[in-house]
Formats: sequence, C-alpha cells, structure tokens
Amino acid sequence: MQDYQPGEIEAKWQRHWEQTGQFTPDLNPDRKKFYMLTMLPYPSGDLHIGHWYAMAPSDAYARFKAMQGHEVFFPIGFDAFGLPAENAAIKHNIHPKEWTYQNIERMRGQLRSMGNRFAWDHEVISCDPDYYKWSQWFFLRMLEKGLAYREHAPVDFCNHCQTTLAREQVWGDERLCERCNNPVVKKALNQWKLRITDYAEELLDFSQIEWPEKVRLMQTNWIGRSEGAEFAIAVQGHEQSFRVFTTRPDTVFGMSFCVLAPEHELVEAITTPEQREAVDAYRELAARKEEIERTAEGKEKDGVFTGAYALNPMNGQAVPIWIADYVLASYGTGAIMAVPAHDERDFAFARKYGLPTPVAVVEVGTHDVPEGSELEEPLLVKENSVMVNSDAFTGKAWPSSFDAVVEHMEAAGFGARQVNYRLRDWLISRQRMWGTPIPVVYCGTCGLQPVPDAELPVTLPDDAEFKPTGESPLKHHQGFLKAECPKCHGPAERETDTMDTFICSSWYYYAYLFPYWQKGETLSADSQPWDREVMKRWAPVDQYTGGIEHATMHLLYFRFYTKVLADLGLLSFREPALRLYNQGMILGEDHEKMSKSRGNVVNPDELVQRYGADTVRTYLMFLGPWDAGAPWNPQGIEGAARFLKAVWSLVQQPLPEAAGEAAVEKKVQRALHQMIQKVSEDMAHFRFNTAIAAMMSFRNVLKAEGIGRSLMLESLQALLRLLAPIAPHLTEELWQVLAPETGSVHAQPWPTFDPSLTKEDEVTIAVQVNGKVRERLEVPADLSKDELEQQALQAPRLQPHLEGKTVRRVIVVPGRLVNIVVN
RNA sequence: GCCGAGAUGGCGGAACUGGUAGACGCACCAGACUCAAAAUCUGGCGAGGGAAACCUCGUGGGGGUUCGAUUCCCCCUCUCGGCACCA
Repeated sequence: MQDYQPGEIEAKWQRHWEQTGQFTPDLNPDRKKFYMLTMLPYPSGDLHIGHWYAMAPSDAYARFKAMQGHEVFFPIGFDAFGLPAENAAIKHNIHPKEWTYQNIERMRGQLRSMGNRFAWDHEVISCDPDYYKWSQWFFLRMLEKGLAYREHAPVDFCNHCQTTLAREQVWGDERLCERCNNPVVKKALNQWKLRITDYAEELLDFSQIEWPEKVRLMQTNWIGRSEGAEFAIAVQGHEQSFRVFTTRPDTVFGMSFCVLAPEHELVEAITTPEQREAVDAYRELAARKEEIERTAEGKEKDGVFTGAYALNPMNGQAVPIWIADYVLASYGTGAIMAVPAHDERDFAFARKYGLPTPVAVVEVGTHDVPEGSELEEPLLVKENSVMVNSDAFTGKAWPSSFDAVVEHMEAAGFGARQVNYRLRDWLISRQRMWGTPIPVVYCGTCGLQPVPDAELPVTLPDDAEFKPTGESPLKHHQGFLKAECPKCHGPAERETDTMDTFICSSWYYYAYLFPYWQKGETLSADSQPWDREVMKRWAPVDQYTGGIEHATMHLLYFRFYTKVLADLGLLSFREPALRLYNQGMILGEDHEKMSKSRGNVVNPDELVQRYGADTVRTYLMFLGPWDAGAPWNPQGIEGAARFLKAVWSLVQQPLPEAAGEAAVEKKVQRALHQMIQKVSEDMAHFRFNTAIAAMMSFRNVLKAEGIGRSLMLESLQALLRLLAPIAPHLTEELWQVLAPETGSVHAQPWPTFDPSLTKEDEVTIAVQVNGKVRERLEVPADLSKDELEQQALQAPRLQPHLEGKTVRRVIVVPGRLVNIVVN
C-alpha cells in the first residue's frame, strides 16, 4: 500500500482540474446557477492563515453546492489599489504597480495551493486600467445624476497616511486611522462625496436579503434613523431665524434655552457686542480643538451666551441663545432647542450655567408635578409620558402628544415632521497616487469639467516619482497633471485625488462575470458595462462570505452601489447578495489576535508543506463553529491529519472478501445513513465542525469486523463524496481507486439517505427517580408507553430508590426517558 | 453610557422542540507492537468519596418556573464585538 503523500497528489490534481477547466462555469447553464463569492484579498504579498480560514470553508460550500447539482461560479481576484503599495514604493524605490503585480503572482500560487475551485479565467485585478475604466465611467454617470458632488468641508485627515478618510475608516474613541492607527485630524478641504444618504431609507430595508442579524443591526445603527420634527425659531429683534431638529416635540414647552453649534452661520450676526469677545474666543478654541488631535479630554459641557434671545414659537417666550460644542454642526440643523428637564446633556449644561429647568412632561399618573428647580436629575420619560405646563396641550399623552404638537407646527407653518439620519455622504477623495483617478479636470475658464467617456480611462503614470514627502506624486507629475479642457480646449489641470479603494470593491462581483469587458474599446455614455442577459441570469450573488469587520464599510457600500447601478438602469435588482455569512477570526495559540509583534502568526505555507492542504482545510473547518472563530492549536492539526490518513488506508486496503454478518451490517448501514443525513444538514448550514465529527464517528464504525464487500464499498464511496468538499485532493485520488470509471469525485452527485434506514430499532431509555438517572434500559424503539413504564418500575436497580416511597407520578417520554416521581 | 454576542472537562468544542451533559478531536495515562523510539492499534480519561457495587456534586454566580433546565424567566459578574455629545 502506498503512503499518503499529500504534496504529490495535491499538485497533480490542482493542475488537472485547471487544465480540464472543471471550475469554469457555463454561463448559459441548463441547470440552476449558484454564484458563490468570498471577499477578494488585498495583494499584501503573503497569504495569511486568516485567508485560508475565510476561503477554504467557502470553497467547501461551493463544492457542496456543485455536487448538489448547481452550476457554480466561485471567482477570485485582487483588490489591488491601496496605500501599502505606495509605502513599499517609497521604501524600496519600486513602482506600486510592480510591487502589486509581484505580490499577485506570489499569492496566485498560494491560493492555488489551497485547492479551491476558483474560476481563475474570470480573475479580476482592480488596478488594471481595463477594470478601473468602468469605475470612472460609473463615476461620470453619478456625476451627471448629481450623486457625486464636490464640497469644501471639514473632513477627517490622517497626517501619517497623508490622506482624507471616510467616516467609516476612523476608528474608536481616539479617532484613529483604520490603516495606520494614528489619530486623525480635521481639515477643511475640497472633497468628492457620493450621496449615500439619499439611499439611507432603502438601506434600512433588509427584507429582500438573508443577512446575519448582527450585520443588519450594525448597519441599522450606523444609518441611525430618528423620527422627529424640524421647526424654525425666530431670534428676538432680528429678521433671521434658525431651525432645530428634535425627536421630542412634545417637550417644546420645556425649552429654556437654545444652543447653536459654534460653526453655525447665524452666530456671527446675532452675537451682541458685550458677548462678542467671549463668543469669538470660544469659537476659536472650538475650531482649534478640531485641528488638534481630539484626545480623551474631559467631556464636561461648556459654552458661551451669545447675548441674543430666541422666541419659543409655541408661546412666544424668550430664551437665551448659547453656543456650545456639544451641539454638532454636522448633524440635524446644527442647532437645538434645549429642554434640560428632559435631556441629560441639556440638564448638565443648565445646572452648570444656572439656567432654568422647567418640567414639560411627567409620567402618566403623576399627582404632583415637580418644580424644575427641585429636579436632581432629568426626567426621562417617553412612552408613558403626558404633557404638563403646556398650555392647551397639557394632558396630551404619548404618542398623540408628539402628533398634536407637530400638527400644530405644520398648521401654523413654522415646522414639520422630519426624519434624520446619522449616516453621512461617502467621502471618496484620497490624496494618494495608487488608486482610481477621478476623471475630471479643472479649467481656468470653464471650471470643473468631466473627462469625456471616449477618453477613459484616465490612467496612472508608470513613471511617477516616489519621494517620502507624504504627498501624492500625481501632484508633481506634469504629464499627468496637464490636460486639455474638453469644452474650450484651453489648458486645464487634472484632479489629482484618487478614489477610495472601497469604490473598486463595490462592484467587483459584477466584473467577475465579464473580466475586462470591452477591453481597449472606446466608451460613450451609452456604453453597456456588461451583458444584460448573462447578468440577469447570474446575479445577484447567492452566497457571500467574509469578515464582519466590513459590516459598516464594504458591506454597506456595495449595497449602495447596486442600488445606484439599478437606478442608472444597468441592473434589474437592488441587492447585491441574497445571503451573507460572516466567518469568525482565527486567533493565535495564545488566544490573541495574530500579529507579527506578538509572534503568534501561523504560516499556512509551512503547514501545507508539512501536512498537505487537505489536512489544513479539514482542521480549520473542524476547529469549531465557523462564525465563532477559534484559537489555533498546533497540536490539534494532528487529529485532522490522522483522520485523513485513516481514510487513506481504509480505501487503499483490499476490500473484505468474506460475507458480511447481518447484525453488524445492519448497524453499519444505519450509521451510514445517519452520517449522510447529518453531514448534508450540517454542510447546508456551514456547520463544518460537526459534519467532520460525524464522518470521524463513521470511520470509527467502519473498524468493526463483519462488514461485507458491497456494504464496505458503498460506505467508502459515500464517505469520499461527503468528504470531497472538505478534502478535495485526497478524495479525488481515492475515488480513482474505488470508481475510476465515473470520473472526478467532484462531478458525483451528493449522496442521499433513506430516512427509514436511519431509525434505530433499539433505544437506550434513561430511568430517573426524581430526576436522577438510576438505570438505563435497552428496549425496542417501538415499545409502548405502558410497557416502558412497567419495565421501568420493575427494574431491579431502581428498587432501593423506590422502597418505602409512594409513586406520585410517572413521566414517560418514548425513546428518551422515564421519570418516576416519588416521595 | 447604549446596543449586540458569549461564558460547558487540562484545551478546541458537542447536545433535537425543556428530556441520559461532555459527541468528535487534542493533550494526558495504561497496554500491545518494537532492541528502542516514532508511527500505528486497544483501553481509560469532569470533580470528590468508596475495596467495589455505587453515592454526592457539576454547564460563570444567585434566585425562579418545571416531574425534569446547558436550554425558559429575573438579578448579578466577567469576556468579546459595535456605537458613542446624533438632540
């Protein structure tokens, strides 16, 4: 018998599968299609065990679906733009393109060693001009529709990476850059944004997709919808008024002051001469605070009185207008009505500055309405609140209190119902070179002009100079910079900002179906980015897999993009992926996140060298539930290796010659059908760990003496087919031993089970006395309830526990247990 | 602070709809094979008590519902993830 040599057989089958084109889908299949997608990797240079943990189980699922009769498309590509390439360029004096393609070449080999059924001939690399030409084309369409716009506004800027960042890329309390972990600062710049907020409402609707609750929740919170009212407040003695947003219009009679954000446009006009100095000083400080790193400083609220008064539109009462930086310029209207009696922040502010805290709502059923001055903490009631001290509205209870006030505002014409979102428009400008150029030019005469479609793509120069200035080399590359105005043909300057790389990954799953579509062809506004018929047949993605860390970034952007593309008339559906599964994270041996500095990184290449890809795959899937992630155990992999070796020897051994023993065969057959059932159910739900456990158990059953030739053959064939998605090479090699005439194991149908054969004919019944197991009885599975009760009551080992006691009750659960209640 | 997930042997984990807790694997112990080791095979393996039969305890802690709770309810502790002055 030959030894199991994974190195040889794995390389052999990988070559064979690719040469025979087994994994290239038929785009016009006569069977049901299945688009399986795993998040595309960034070509950092080395495949990490985390890539394996994400991709090998995805592959197993794709293979499982294929064996179940689907035409499966499981593509792969590279998210190839990004900052690391530029950093490498500066450090090693190599063009980012060169660095990136070298890495891709290396990672292709590593990815192939995994044995995945990737459709390599559909590979897409996002830094290829034939790819980003379409990113630019989409951008131009969005520009026409007003979905892309340029704005001068304060944005988050990372000094280390020398670029702006989207809100989603700024992390944590300390507001750190997602990439380099340095604190970001605020900077006012001209920046390109996409109107994702136009889609806020639709993005909250998950009814068309089956996504994990966790992601839906995170996206919902991120979008942050709140219902309320917006209304105008006049400034006493001024023409101007300002608008405020509130979720509690029913508390409007409790307004005792107003607060404007320091940047609010009205501050200048309404500040009185006496307050001018204090207000200016505060505004300056607030502005600096945004520039200075916003480290964890005390969160005590402070502010300054403007000297002006606002008139409560409900009753004409004058209240002071303050400025304070706890009111954000970027949310709502940048101004609030402060109702300190019913809001924690307003309360703290009011107490600090001695402002009144009048009560406007109380809990239903309150007899004595408290005096505002007596409050020790704000009165936070909503669902069970009733309005008090509120003129004609007194006595109105939630939720009609809300409606009554809003209806009054609408009738009187100073306010209306309003929905606000925390979601901000997507800032896509990056001051980096290694990204998709934004296809616009700036002309001294004509201003901003889009690059004509026929001139796409605007390509990156191959000869840019990389200096450690931190600035994008595009800014100094005359060949790139100089352009002709498409309108007046005078001299113009190209936009040097590039697009956020999340733009590339927002539509890559469509590009996979048509890699480098219309390569080299001239475009126009009427170009078609894909074959509509094939797109209709294959998209959207049936199953997407990837890490949860993208919940409010990529996973939000790509839903948004699909909706935009649908509105551009390019797609006939509005969600990119019907089902999503988020795998967990593989941790180091020390239960900590893997990192070079901790020295707990596991190198997959070494493991493949030592154990073979099949063993690595099997172990990764056996570790635990896929969505939970698990720590790596260097010894644990031995278990997977032993199991595969055992399967190897089991199949390589000569089949038994002697006839089977009926009793043994019955047991083995039952175990076989139970295994098929269990593995089928588990695979369908990504429960690879228990599927593998079931196969291990079955292999233990196959050790029994007395299994006849045909049952052994049937058992091994079933086992190989069930194991094929997990250990594709080993099973392929062994399949050629058992059934070479049928071709590849991966082309075999998934085994089916006979439910009648999974049933046990004898069961173990636990017999309890007062809930404690005292005996276990082997009885026929179909034994009647009464007989079961009788047998249980008579069981000899139970008698000492029944002696001298009265049987009060007997609970019989057929097939499970008998519980005798005595006292 | 708010929202979400979780806590089971030495370790990773399993357990249907409330019904025998610890499947499967790792580690460990003993035995077989071997001159020996590795590999492989066989058996054992939650804790405590007992010569044994067995008994008691045991799924983060406390309480509750139930004949019966890892599973349901209430309170608490800890861990992880997300958000964070969002009016």
